Amino acid sequence: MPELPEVETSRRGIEPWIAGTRITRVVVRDRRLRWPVARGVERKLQGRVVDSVGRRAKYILIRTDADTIILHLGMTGSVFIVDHDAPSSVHDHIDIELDSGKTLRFRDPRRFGSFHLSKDPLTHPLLEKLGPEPLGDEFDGEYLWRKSRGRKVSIKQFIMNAHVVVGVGNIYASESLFLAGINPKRAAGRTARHRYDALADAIRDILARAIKAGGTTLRDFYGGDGEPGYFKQQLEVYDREGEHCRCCNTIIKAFVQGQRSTYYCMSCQT
DNA sequence: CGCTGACCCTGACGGC
DNA sequence: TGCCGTCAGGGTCAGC
Repeated sequence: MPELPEVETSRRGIEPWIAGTRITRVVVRDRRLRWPVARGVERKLQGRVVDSVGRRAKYILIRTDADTIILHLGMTGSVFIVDHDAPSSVHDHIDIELDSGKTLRFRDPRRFGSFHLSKDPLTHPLLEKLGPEPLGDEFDGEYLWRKSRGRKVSIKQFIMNAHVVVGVGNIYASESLFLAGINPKRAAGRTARHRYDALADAIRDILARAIKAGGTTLRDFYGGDGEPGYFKQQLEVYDREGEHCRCCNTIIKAFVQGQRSTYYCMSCQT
């Protein structure tokens, strides 16, 4: 479900509701996430004050005056604000009750998401080896080109690898390759420097525009404010198999790469 | 180290 | 209407 723009939209949606509030109680209804939720997180978080809500890659970082919550939404996770007495449904696994009378709720039907506590989140094993942020200063065509030398994987799988660059999921990988005019099957190590310049620009552009639109809602994504994302209307290839390319009218094709669907225009992308 | 494929889990949807 | 197969925006891990 959520790629970087959806995670960022979620972060922005919840931050105003929880920053500066005190956690009065934490309820974990189901500990069976991607990794089991550790025993004792309820006790560690009770009474803590939330400082801020940040993000690294697709992880939401809820910083308190003690531990930081490292939250991942997986494929189907979402976070939203409800009143204390709001009834929960089957997939509402974690509630963080606040002294404001509101509750931060984590819902995740497929339970691919995760929930950890850490004093120093950036050195947590899940985060420490991640590649640069695509919207940050270290990320550019030069970086991608250098990193790709000698790599035989397809360029699409290459940019979806979080050790290369974070936050580029299946939708925006297809979209940015379209925008840069690169065939997704091309080997990463056999792609020229100037193409990586175009690709880095495309990734930044796509992600920034998607954040501006509040993310992409394909079926069930809603930001912290309950609004869907509107970027779907701007998708050029993703989920458009059999439709016409808006640029050249060629039929959009789909195929599978690394067990994920890739969409592209064989005439615009070479 | 790099790459591939299995796997984790539930729900929605299309075909029959 | 109901059953069944397929697919889904995430990522880790074992094995080669």
